[in-house]
Amino acid sequence: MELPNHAKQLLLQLNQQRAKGFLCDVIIVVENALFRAHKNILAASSIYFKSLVLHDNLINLDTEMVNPSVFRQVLDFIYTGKLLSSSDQSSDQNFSALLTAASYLQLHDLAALCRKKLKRSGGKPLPGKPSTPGPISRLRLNNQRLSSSTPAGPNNHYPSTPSDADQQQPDEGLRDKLSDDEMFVGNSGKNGGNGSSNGNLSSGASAGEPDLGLDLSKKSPHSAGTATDALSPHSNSQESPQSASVSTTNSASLDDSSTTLPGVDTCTPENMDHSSSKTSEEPLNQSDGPPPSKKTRQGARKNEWPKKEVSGLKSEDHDRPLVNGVIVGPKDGRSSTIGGGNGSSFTTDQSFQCKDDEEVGENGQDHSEESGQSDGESAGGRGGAGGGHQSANYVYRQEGFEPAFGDNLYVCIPCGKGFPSSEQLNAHVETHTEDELYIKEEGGTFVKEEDEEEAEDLSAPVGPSSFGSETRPFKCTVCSKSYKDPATLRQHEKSHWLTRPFPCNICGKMFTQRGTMTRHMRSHLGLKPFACEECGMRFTRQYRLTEHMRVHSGEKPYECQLCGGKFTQQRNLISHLRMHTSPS
DNA sequence: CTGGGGAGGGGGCCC
DNA sequence: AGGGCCCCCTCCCCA
Repeated sequence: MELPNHAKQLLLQLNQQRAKGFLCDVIIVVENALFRAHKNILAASSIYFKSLVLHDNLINLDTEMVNPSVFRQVLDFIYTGKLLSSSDQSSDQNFSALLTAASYLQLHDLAALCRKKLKRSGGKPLPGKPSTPGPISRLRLNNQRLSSSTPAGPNNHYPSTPSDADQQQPDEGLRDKLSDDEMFVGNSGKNGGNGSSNGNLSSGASAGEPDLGLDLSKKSPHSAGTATDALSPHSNSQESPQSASVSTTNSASLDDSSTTLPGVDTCTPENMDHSSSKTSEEPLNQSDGPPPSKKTRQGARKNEWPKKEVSGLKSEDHDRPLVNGVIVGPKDGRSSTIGGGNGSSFTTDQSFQCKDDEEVGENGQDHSEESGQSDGESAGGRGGAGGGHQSANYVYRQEGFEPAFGDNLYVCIPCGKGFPSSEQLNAHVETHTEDELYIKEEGGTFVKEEDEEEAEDLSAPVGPSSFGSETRPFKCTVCSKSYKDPATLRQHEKSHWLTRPFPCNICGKMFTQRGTMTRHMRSHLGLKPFACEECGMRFTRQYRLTEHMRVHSGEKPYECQLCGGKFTQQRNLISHLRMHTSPS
């Protein structure tokens, strides 16, 4: 006995869930677009995905191999078995890109389909072994690689008669009934799914697995802290009020389960297509993970996750043009609102910042101070398709926002020169050497980052020359801090760089240390691997848990020497001491 | 309403 | 890479 439509219905449901972001437990980052999906589905379609989703909730795909528009088709294919072509003027190019992506992702059925299509239409299938997403296939197979600004276009019209023996149509009449822009993959059953038939399940694609993605679900001393675990409401969160709203939000913001990141080229017709029904002002709700449900008084606390979701990634931020984590201004310096209506979607003139309490005005003006934590992101910028690859040092300043720059809105931060156009700025940028990325301490035109100064002021037990050079022989040439080993010195020196080397793939925030960025990513994904055994509260960091445990133990190790007050957390003692010392 | 304390969260940075 | 500690911000509760 067998339900004839069972598989079909199931897939339909899953695809609908994907569209709504419901139960999606993985985010795939392609260039600057986000796609939500279900790990199980991905894992079932490709061993490559299987290996990726095993440990990661955030998958970063190689942009050399796949771009957002192609991946959208890929994902549609995975969930429907249908290939919705979207280009008629360049179908070969589209299929070529699809083939590259399918090969890279080890979606063998899709790759075969594309190959056939290309063969049939006279196009050249791309060379290389499709199932080897390693360095070999990482060659620039698709030198016509679709940029996000040249997406697959409108409908493609196929004769759609792939009639290979291995492509058994479940419904032989179906092919004739295909709409012009759809292709069906034929094997409905035999192989049971993509990629599983080639017998290369053995090594789990580890060989060719690119170094992508982050394992953000590291270590949980008390619980497995698996991705799913962390992404789903934990056991104590019956009251988790966000659960429903989260999926609602997802539904709104991810109608096609993808979300545009700040740097995406939003000017593409396709993006517009997909954005038309998208409430892009809705922030990407990364928090389909559990809102921090808190017990007792914590339970009454306002849930901060939704507010701080994506760590300050505001809705506007998604639409910010961003190149390498940098906002890049348009040539004409004007804001551009793309996408239909209300200025809601893809307004690219808002400031992009990760600060929690930033104030972004109605018109996108950022009233917060310029020198935020992240150099690049704190600067206002606008519009444009993110042309060029400027480093984080070179930021377009928003009109009327930094009047000191006058008409030269494109400003090179290291030297402070303004330029009237991005081209001129870019040309100028080339003249800077990497060494100059170091902040000149002495009276340079560039102002040191505020938080760096703070950090150094406040956290400077390791102050300059506070240690003997014999124990700390490695001295920073910029600030004279010294370190025990060169690696630490190198690490420290990065804090002087203007270009922070580790950008967050989701919000673009830049970090000086990979670990900080990884930790930051956890907050995007709601990963809280550290669980309290007493109350079940979960934390992103071990240290937080340690602190928290004092709540249960009643331990208050921090004592005020002035009044004898005791505190569970040192920071609260410090705060308390300020109360003693402050005049009021 | 306000100030102080408790506590969650994020980033910087050193080890 | 991860741990740990520092900092800050913020929210909530309560007196």
